[in-house]
Amino acid sequence: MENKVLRKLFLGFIHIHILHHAKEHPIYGVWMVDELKEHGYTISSGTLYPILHSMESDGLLKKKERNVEGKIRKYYTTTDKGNEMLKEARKKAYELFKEIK
Amino acid sequence: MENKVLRKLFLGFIHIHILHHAKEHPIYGVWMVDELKEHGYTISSGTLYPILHSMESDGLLKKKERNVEGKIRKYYTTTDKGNEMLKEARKKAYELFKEIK
DNA sequence: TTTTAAATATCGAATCCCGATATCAATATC
DNA sequence: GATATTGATATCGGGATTCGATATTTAAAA
Repeated sequence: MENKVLRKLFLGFIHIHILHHAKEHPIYGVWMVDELKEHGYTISSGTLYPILHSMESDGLLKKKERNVEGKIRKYYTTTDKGNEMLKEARKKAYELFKEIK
Repeated sequence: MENKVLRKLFLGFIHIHILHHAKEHPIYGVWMVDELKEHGYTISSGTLYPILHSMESDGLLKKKERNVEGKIRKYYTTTDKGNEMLKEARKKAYELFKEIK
Protein backbone atom coordinates (compact mmCIF):
# COMPACT_ATOMS: atom_id res chain seq x y z
CA MET A 1 0.00 0.00 0.00
CA GLU A 2 1.24 3.48 -0.83
CA ASN A 3 0.62 5.77 2.10
CA LYS A 4 -1.85 5.04 4.87
CA VAL A 5 -2.72 8.65 5.70
CA LEU A 6 -3.21 9.88 2.15
CA ARG A 7 -5.04 6.75 1.12
CA LYS A 8 -7.55 7.10 3.90
CA LEU A 9 -8.03 10.75 3.07
CA PHE A 10 -8.78 9.84 -0.51
CA LEU A 11 -11.26 7.16 0.50
CA GLY A 12 -12.93 9.71 2.76
CA PHE A 13 -13.68 11.73 -0.36
CA ILE A 14 -14.80 8.88 -2.55
CA HIS A 15 -18.57 9.21 -2.01
CA ILE A 16 -18.29 12.93 -2.68
CA HIS A 17 -16.33 12.42 -5.86
CA ILE A 18 -18.96 9.99 -7.04
CA LEU A 19 -21.79 12.39 -6.24
CA HIS A 20 -19.90 15.26 -7.86
CA HIS A 21 -19.49 13.47 -11.16
CA ALA A 22 -22.87 11.75 -11.12
CA LYS A 23 -24.47 15.15 -10.78
CA GLU A 24 -22.74 16.47 -13.88
CA HIS A 25 -23.60 13.50 -16.07
CA PRO A 26 -24.49 9.82 -15.78
CA ILE A 27 -21.48 7.75 -14.75
CA TYR A 28 -20.73 4.03 -14.73
CA GLY A 29 -18.23 1.96 -12.78
CA VAL A 30 -15.41 1.61 -15.24
CA TRP A 31 -15.63 5.26 -16.20
CA MET A 32 -15.29 6.26 -12.57
CA VAL A 33 -12.25 4.01 -12.10
CA ASP A 34 -10.60 5.52 -15.17
CA GLU A 35 -11.46 9.09 -14.22
CA LEU A 36 -9.86 8.63 -10.82
CA LYS A 37 -6.84 6.94 -12.35
CA GLU A 38 -6.29 9.94 -14.60
CA HIS A 39 -6.09 12.05 -11.48
CA GLY A 40 -3.63 9.66 -9.90
CA TYR A 41 -5.98 7.65 -7.72
CA THR A 42 -6.61 3.96 -7.96
CA ILE A 43 -9.69 2.26 -6.63
CA SER A 44 -10.46 -1.42 -6.81
CA SER A 45 -13.67 -2.58 -8.44
CA GLY A 46 -14.16 -4.64 -5.29
CA THR A 47 -14.33 -1.34 -3.44
CA LEU A 48 -16.21 0.77 -5.95
CA TYR A 49 -19.13 -1.45 -6.89
CA PRO A 50 -20.31 -2.12 -3.35
CA ILE A 51 -20.16 1.66 -2.75
CA LEU A 52 -22.30 2.34 -5.81
CA HIS A 53 -24.78 -0.29 -4.65
CA SER A 54 -25.01 1.14 -1.15
CA MET A 55 -25.36 4.69 -2.43
CA GLU A 56 -28.19 3.53 -4.64
CA SER A 57 -29.95 1.70 -1.83
CA ASP A 58 -29.45 4.75 0.39
CA GLY A 59 -31.27 6.78 -2.23
CA LEU A 60 -28.34 8.99 -3.20
CA LEU A 61 -28.00 7.60 -6.71
CA LYS A 62 -30.44 6.21 -9.22
CA LYS A 63 -29.53 3.65 -11.83
CA LYS A 64 -30.42 3.36 -15.48
CA GLU A 65 -29.20 0.52 -17.65
CA ARG A 66 -28.14 1.40 -21.16
CA ASN A 67 -27.00 -0.72 -24.05
CA VAL A 68 -23.79 0.76 -25.42
CA GLU A 69 -22.31 -0.91 -28.47
CA GLY A 70 -23.89 -4.18 -27.56
CA LYS A 71 -22.94 -4.07 -23.90
CA ILE A 72 -25.02 -3.28 -20.85
CA ARG A 73 -23.77 -0.41 -18.73
CA LYS A 74 -25.28 0.74 -15.46
CA TYR A 75 -25.37 4.48 -15.42
CA TYR A 76 -25.85 6.33 -12.17
CA THR A 77 -27.07 9.87 -11.62
CA THR A 78 -27.71 11.73 -8.40
CA THR A 79 -31.15 11.88 -6.84
CA ASP A 80 -32.44 15.01 -5.09
CA LYS A 81 -31.27 13.45 -1.87
CA GLY A 82 -27.88 12.83 -3.44
CA ASN A 83 -27.59 16.46 -4.51
CA GLU A 84 -28.51 17.58 -1.02
CA MET A 85 -25.88 15.26 0.42
CA LEU A 86 -23.28 16.58 -2.00
CA LYS A 87 -23.98 20.12 -0.92
CA GLU A 88 -23.71 19.19 2.73
CA ALA A 89 -20.56 17.14 2.19
CA ARG A 90 -18.82 19.93 0.29
CA LYS A 91 -19.53 22.25 3.18
CA LYS A 92 -18.24 19.72 5.68
CA ALA A 93 -15.14 19.05 3.59
CA TYR A 94 -14.35 22.74 3.61
CA GLU A 95 -14.86 22.92 7.37
CA LEU A 96 -12.56 19.98 7.95
CA PHE A 97 -9.97 21.45 5.65
CA LYS A 98 -10.10 24.85 7.32
CA GLU A 99 -9.50 23.29 10.72
CA ILE A 100 -6.20 21.77 9.70
CA LYS A 101 -5.01 24.64 7.50
CA MET B 1 -24.90 5.93 12.99
CA GLU B 2 -25.40 9.50 11.91
CA ASN B 3 -24.50 9.87 8.23
CA LYS B 4 -22.34 7.43 6.33
CA VAL B 5 -20.88 9.90 3.85
CA LEU B 6 -20.01 12.64 6.34
CA ARG B 7 -18.72 10.16 8.87
CA LYS B 8 -16.33 8.64 6.41
CA LEU B 9 -15.16 12.06 5.33
CA PHE B 10 -14.40 12.95 8.92
CA LEU B 11 -12.50 9.71 9.51
CA GLY B 12 -10.52 10.43 6.36
CA PHE B 13 -9.24 13.57 8.08
CA ILE B 14 -8.54 12.03 11.46
CA HIS B 15 -4.82 11.36 11.02
CA ILE B 16 -4.37 14.90 9.73
CA HIS B 17 -6.24 16.40 12.65
CA ILE B 18 -4.04 14.45 15.01
CA LEU B 19 -0.86 15.59 13.27
CA HIS B 20 -2.12 19.16 13.14
CA HIS B 21 -2.69 19.36 16.88
CA ALA B 22 0.33 17.27 17.87
CA LYS B 23 2.49 19.68 15.94
CA GLU B 24 1.19 22.66 17.88
CA HIS B 25 1.61 21.07 21.32
CA PRO B 26 1.78 17.64 22.92
CA ILE B 27 -1.60 15.93 22.92
CA TYR B 28 -3.01 12.92 24.70
CA GLY B 29 -5.94 10.64 23.92
CA VAL B 30 -8.68 12.09 26.07
CA TRP B 31 -7.73 15.63 25.12
CA MET B 32 -8.05 14.73 21.44
CA VAL B 33 -11.46 13.14 22.01
CA ASP B 34 -12.66 16.26 23.84
CA GLU B 35 -11.21 18.65 21.29
CA LEU B 36 -13.02 16.87 18.49
CA LYS B 37 -16.23 16.75 20.50
CA GLU B 38 -16.13 20.52 20.92
CA HIS B 39 -16.09 20.79 17.16
CA GLY B 40 -19.03 18.43 16.86
CA TYR B 41 -17.19 15.19 16.08
CA THR B 42 -17.23 12.08 18.18
CA ILE B 43 -14.59 9.40 18.03
CA SER B 44 -14.52 6.21 20.02
CA SER B 45 -11.51 5.44 22.17
CA GLY B 46 -11.54 2.05 20.50
CA THR B 47 -10.85 3.90 17.27
CA LEU B 48 -8.49 6.59 18.49
CA TYR B 49 -5.97 4.64 20.54
CA PRO B 50 -5.12 2.10 17.87
CA ILE B 51 -4.61 5.02 15.47
CA LEU B 52 -2.23 6.73 17.88
CA HIS B 53 -0.33 3.48 18.29
CA SER B 54 -0.02 2.90 14.59
CA MET B 55 1.04 6.49 13.94
CA GLU B 56 3.71 6.09 16.56
CA SER B 57 4.97 2.84 15.14
CA ASP B 58 4.92 4.40 11.67
CA GLY B 59 7.22 7.09 13.02
CA LEU B 60 4.79 9.98 12.62
CA LEU B 61 4.38 10.63 16.35
CA LYS B 62 6.64 10.23 19.32
CA LYS B 63 5.39 9.53 22.81
CA LYS B 64 6.43 10.93 26.17
CA GLU B 65 4.81 9.81 29.40
CA ARG B 66 4.10 12.50 31.92
CA ASN B 67 2.75 12.32 35.44
CA VAL B 68 -0.05 14.85 35.70
CA GLU B 69 -1.70 15.25 39.10
CA GLY B 70 -0.83 11.72 40.02
CA LYS B 71 -1.86 10.16 36.76
CA ILE B 72 0.20 8.97 33.83
CA ARG B 73 -0.60 10.55 30.53
CA LYS B 74 0.90 9.65 27.19
CA TYR B 75 1.68 12.79 25.30
CA TYR B 76 2.31 12.65 21.59
CA THR B 77 4.13 15.16 19.43
CA THR B 78 4.94 15.01 15.75
CA THR B 79 8.26 13.74 14.48
CA ASP B 80 10.00 15.30 11.48
CA LYS B 81 8.41 12.58 9.40
CA GLY B 82 5.04 13.46 10.92
CA ASN B 83 5.49 17.12 10.02
CA GLU B 84 6.43 16.17 6.50
CA MET B 85 3.35 13.97 6.26
CA LEU B 86 1.15 16.75 7.58
CA LYS B 87 2.43 19.10 4.92
CA GLU B 88 1.81 16.55 2.22
CA ALA B 89 -1.61 15.66 3.55
CA ARG B 90 -2.74 19.28 3.71
CA LYS B 91 -1.76 19.69 0.09
CA LYS B 92 -3.60 16.54 -0.87
CA ALA B 93 -6.67 17.56 1.12
CA TYR B 94 -6.78 20.82 -0.77
CA GLU B 95 -6.42 19.01 -4.10
CA LEU B 96 -9.23 16.64 -3.25
CA PHE B 97 -11.41 19.49 -2.13
CA LYS B 98 -10.74 21.51 -5.27
CA GLU B 99 -11.75 18.62 -7.44
CA ILE B 100 -15.24 18.44 -6.00
CA LYS B 101 -15.77 22.17 -5.56
C1' DT C 1 -3.57 -2.53 51.58
C1' DT C 2 -7.47 -1.27 49.62
C1' DT C 3 -10.07 2.24 47.04
C1' DT C 4 -10.54 5.74 43.78
C1' DA C 5 -10.30 7.94 39.42
C1' DA C 6 -8.19 9.49 35.06
C1' DA C 7 -6.55 7.64 31.29
C1' DT C 8 -5.11 4.03 28.24
C1' DA C 9 -5.80 -0.56 26.27
C1' DT C 10 -8.26 -4.37 24.44
C1' DC C 11 -12.30 -7.29 23.07
C1' DG C 12 -15.75 -9.26 19.68
C1' DA C 13 -18.96 -8.22 16.17
C1' DA C 14 -19.94 -5.72 12.23
C1' DT C 15 -18.32 -3.47 8.35
C1' DC C 16 -14.92 -2.07 4.85
C1' DC C 17 -11.04 -2.63 1.46
C1' DC C 18 -8.64 -5.20 -1.78
C1' DG C 19 -7.04 -8.08 -5.77
C1' DA C 20 -8.52 -12.10 -7.87
C1' DT C 21 -11.97 -14.50 -9.78
C1' DA C 22 -16.59 -15.30 -11.42
C1' DT C 23 -20.66 -13.91 -13.68
C1' DC C 24 -23.58 -11.38 -16.93
C1' DA C 25 -25.51 -10.03 -21.35
C1' DA C 26 -25.42 -8.73 -26.14
C1' DT C 27 -23.22 -9.48 -30.33
C1' DA C 28 -20.16 -12.05 -33.58
C1' DT C 29 -18.72 -16.34 -35.33
C1' DC C 30 -19.42 -20.80 -36.53
C1' DG D 1 -29.24 -21.72 -32.72
C1' DA D 2 -25.12 -22.96 -30.10
C1' DT D 3 -20.69 -21.24 -28.71
C1' DA D 4 -17.02 -17.78 -28.11
C1' DT D 5 -15.85 -13.09 -27.30
C1' DT D 6 -15.78 -8.95 -24.83
C1' DG D 7 -16.80 -4.93 -21.80
C1' DA D 8 -18.56 -4.44 -17.74
C1' DT D 9 -20.53 -5.63 -13.29
C1' DA D 10 -20.58 -8.67 -9.21
C1' DT D 11 -18.75 -11.43 -5.57
C1' DC D 12 -15.30 -13.92 -2.68
C1' DG D 13 -12.14 -14.57 1.27
C1' DG D 14 -8.64 -12.40 3.98
C1' DG D 15 -7.16 -8.85 6.47
C1' DA D 16 -7.85 -4.30 8.39
C1' DT D 17 -11.08 -0.71 10.62
C1' DT D 18 -14.63 0.98 13.59
C1' DC D 19 -17.39 0.76 17.41
C1' DG D 20 -19.20 0.67 22.29
C1' DA D 21 -18.30 -1.91 26.16
C1' DT D 22 -15.25 -3.64 29.28
C1' DA D 23 -10.73 -4.32 31.36
C1' DT D 24 -6.32 -2.71 32.79
C1' DT D 25 -2.91 0.54 34.42
C1' DT D 26 -1.04 3.80 37.59
C1' DA D 27 -0.24 6.83 41.39
C1' DA D 28 -2.30 9.04 45.01
C1' DA D 29 -5.80 9.06 48.69
C1' DA D 30 -8.19 6.80 52.26
